[in-house]
Amino acid sequence: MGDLLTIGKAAEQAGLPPKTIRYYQEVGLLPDGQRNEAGYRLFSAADIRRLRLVRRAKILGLPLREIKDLASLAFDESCGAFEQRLDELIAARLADVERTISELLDLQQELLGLQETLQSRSSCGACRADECEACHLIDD
Amino acid sequence: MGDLLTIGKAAEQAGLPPKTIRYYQEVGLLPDGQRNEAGYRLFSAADIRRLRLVRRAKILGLPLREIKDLASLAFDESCGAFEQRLDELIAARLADVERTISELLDLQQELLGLQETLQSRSSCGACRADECEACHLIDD
DNA sequence: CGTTGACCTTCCAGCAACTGGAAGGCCTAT
DNA sequence: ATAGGCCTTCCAGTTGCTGGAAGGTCAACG
Repeated sequence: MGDLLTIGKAAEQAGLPPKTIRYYQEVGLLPDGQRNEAGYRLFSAADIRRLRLVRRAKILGLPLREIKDLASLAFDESCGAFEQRLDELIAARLADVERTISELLDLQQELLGLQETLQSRSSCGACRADECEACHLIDD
Repeated sequence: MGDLLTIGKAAEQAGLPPKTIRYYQEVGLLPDGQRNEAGYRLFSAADIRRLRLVRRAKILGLPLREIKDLASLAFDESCGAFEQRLDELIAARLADVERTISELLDLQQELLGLQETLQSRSSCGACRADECEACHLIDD
């Protein structure tokens, strides 16, 4: 329970690079914790859990500012509040993911169409694409 | 043919904000062109076409550095070279889009699973999520 | 002729979320 | 004692803009 890790081990446990952990501490995602007499940061098991929560929360696509709030809910407030917020966030993220998927499907169609156009016509090969009548791909 | 536009009109024609056009010029996507005696930038029809190509090329998900190369192909090299490169880029982008879509589908499943877990169990509501045995969503 | 308002110029700062590197302290092993 | 591997801080750079300040220009209106 009382075994504290230096940043390298903590990074390994949390699945994040040391630099990122320092950065997270700097911006308040993780509270400034203990140091040993040499000034080395020391991380508790709770710190590691918090870092892992942060890492996992990134699948929700949140900016760090909001992940910070979420971590506060989990670590400083009640389990109920955390779950409610998490539920909202998951719903929002799902909507977002769906929208993105359909945008990508549209893009895919557009690219396929472009690819076909490109292959089904013969390039003059001699002009600059800028000037070629046939090379209207530019404005398309 | 000889009618040149100031940046505001050019921006309108190209579908890009003036600031962005200045930025593109700064980073070399558009060559530094003419100025009037007051120092105002002036844009030709070819400039507008080039800006439009740049804007369109963003659906290929390229960094500006590569869009710059692509624009050079279209405007300074032959139509054939441009089309070949375009073909490669479209293929690469298609692969990328497909990969992203399938990642998002996976993510969607994961979120749906999480949502279900969250709703199918009763929260104790009293503890902090950090400590609650049941609230293992954190590490999941 | 003056002045208002819209336009243009340059330069500087900041966004998000890190990442890389320099310069230096600490700790262990050989 | 010295080599290496870890740790510290601070500063700069990434990508593609975007916002704002301070100031020049231009057309129109009174």
